[in-house]
Amino acid sequence: MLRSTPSWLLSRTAAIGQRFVADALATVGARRYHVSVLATLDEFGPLSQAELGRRCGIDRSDMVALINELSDRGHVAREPDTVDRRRNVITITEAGRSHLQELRALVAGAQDDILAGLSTEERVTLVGLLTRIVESHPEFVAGGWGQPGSTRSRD
Amino acid sequence: MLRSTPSWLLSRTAAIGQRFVADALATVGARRYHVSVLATLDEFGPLSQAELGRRCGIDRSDMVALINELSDRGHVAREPDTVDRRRNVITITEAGRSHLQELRALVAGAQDDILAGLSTEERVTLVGLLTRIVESHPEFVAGGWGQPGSTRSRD
DNA sequence: CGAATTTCAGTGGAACTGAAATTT
DNA sequence: CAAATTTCAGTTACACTGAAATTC
Repeated sequence: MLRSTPSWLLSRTAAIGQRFVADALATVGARRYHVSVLATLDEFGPLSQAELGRRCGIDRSDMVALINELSDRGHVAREPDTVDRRRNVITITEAGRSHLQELRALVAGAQDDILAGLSTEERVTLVGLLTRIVESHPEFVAGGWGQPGSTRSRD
Repeated sequence: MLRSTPSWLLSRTAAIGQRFVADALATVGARRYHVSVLATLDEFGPLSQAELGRRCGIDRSDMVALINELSDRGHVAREPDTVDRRRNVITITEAGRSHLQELRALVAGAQDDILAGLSTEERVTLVGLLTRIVESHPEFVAGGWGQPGSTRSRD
């Protein structure tokens, strides 16, 4: 049966996962890209928009709108780079950092809902197997966390 | 790390899976919906477009275009239902049936590529765990095989 | 009448492309 | 000059909506 193929199961479970995560984040008006960008800034420090886009797998164009949102909310600061004046330097603010903590908790809670049917041991096994699949296909490892699936064909 | 969350891993592996399947099907000019529709007709016999849509999780509108394609290629026949003249009866043709065999083989081959890094035993374990996740969230079980993820929010 | 089916035209969100303006 | 960055306007693929025409 086609419905028991790994690819179908992965699509279904991924959809379930995205729904739980998106719903959890929506309770505070956030989306996955917000987590992606804030977590990357938190981990690597201030970055240009282009570099942020590369690390998160977010298009340069979409990054403009995303940083608009995040800076309107005071979660990041956008300032011209004094060294290379083509660039903006994006920095996470203190408010952004504490918001990120909240988002991380929401994401973690969603993981628990997704895997509600599995034991702790089984969850570890699952994560291990999925990690191996991802690692066995390095050609698909493009970007960061938000990584929307990049369904589009590469010509 | 966010990149090791189950939801992220599921998204990545699902994207990998969809890419392999889509690429394999593309070699013969087919898409996942084609497999879905042909397999459903093969399994359940002739159906109306609306019923096909329900079973495959494909929108009534998209089904029109899809049946146009499949009947242009001679893989299905679209005939008015003599009993209920609102309906079309969609029937898989002999050419459609043999085409479906080819598509099934392509899909199966793609599964093998996706799981290349796992042993036979591990593949069984993975399918079992994913199945349990899907079954533990019956609220997400909407449709058939092509099931594009239904990412849209339900209002 | 209401409800179901097929069909088409159009909407909406999201990823992506092209190009202009600026700077290196 | 070529190349990189930011920005905006527009495109594309795709799921979905609305409504008309027909039939039950």
